[in-house]
Amino acid sequence: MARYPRVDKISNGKKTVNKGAWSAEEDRKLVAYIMRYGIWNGTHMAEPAGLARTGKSCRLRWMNYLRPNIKHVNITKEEEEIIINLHQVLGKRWATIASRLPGRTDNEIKNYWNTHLKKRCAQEKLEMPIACDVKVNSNPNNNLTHQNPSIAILHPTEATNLGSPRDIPVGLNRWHSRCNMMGEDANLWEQLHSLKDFSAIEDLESMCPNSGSLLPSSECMYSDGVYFRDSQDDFTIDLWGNWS
DNA sequence: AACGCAAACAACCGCACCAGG
DNA sequence: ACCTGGTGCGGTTGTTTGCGT
Repeated sequence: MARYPRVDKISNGKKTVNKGAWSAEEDRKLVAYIMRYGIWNGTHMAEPAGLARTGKSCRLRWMNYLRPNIKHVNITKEEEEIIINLHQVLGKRWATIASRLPGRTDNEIKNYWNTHLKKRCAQEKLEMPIACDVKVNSNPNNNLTHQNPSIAILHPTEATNLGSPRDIPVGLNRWHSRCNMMGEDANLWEQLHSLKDFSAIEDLESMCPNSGSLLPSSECMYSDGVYFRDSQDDFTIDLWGNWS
């Protein structure tokens, strides 16, 4: 969507920088410069490229629009599904989501989410019953497994319920210590990533296109502990990793 | 035809992180 | 250990377009 360029004076009055929409001429200059010299220094590329822009603006324009392999076509249904599924698992980590969609940028996905998908998903979520997000794959007869349970995400569309560290039924002793170390607001996904026995990461690729439930029979409740049920047994663990 | 409003989206802004000095 | 500059990321803004009245 076109925007008219505008020119802002920098505070000392000596230099002016263009803001707003990029003209075709500016695009041409930027592309020509990058093709010739590469992006060796994003901050200082504007001046040698002959552009009255900030380096940051140049970088953004390049990354979001001019870069080769950027798709300038509408997001497909398949891509939309992937975005929805990944958003439910990753949250607003647009750059990570974009990395799984070749030719799409974080900015594009963010905009698409905010304008097309946010309302729709909010509505669908209201209609969806609260269900279990994670499953402890443990054998109650195996003490080692008890101490170090591994987890698998059941269904991507439900993973957003993993809102707080209190919701995580995994290796709770370790979890507890990690929370102390990283702070309560530490990002869930990074923490899950950091758990060596978190087994769901590798499944992400396969489960995103077809968000099927892996283990539909299990359940859990969140309070000061977590209750699990699988095909073989019921058990609970509290926030300090005590099993019963 | 004119107006108002919402949607769409490019671009900007501020903050956090990281690497090098 | 601290400082500084560069980069990346997510949130927000500003402008155009499209549609309904």
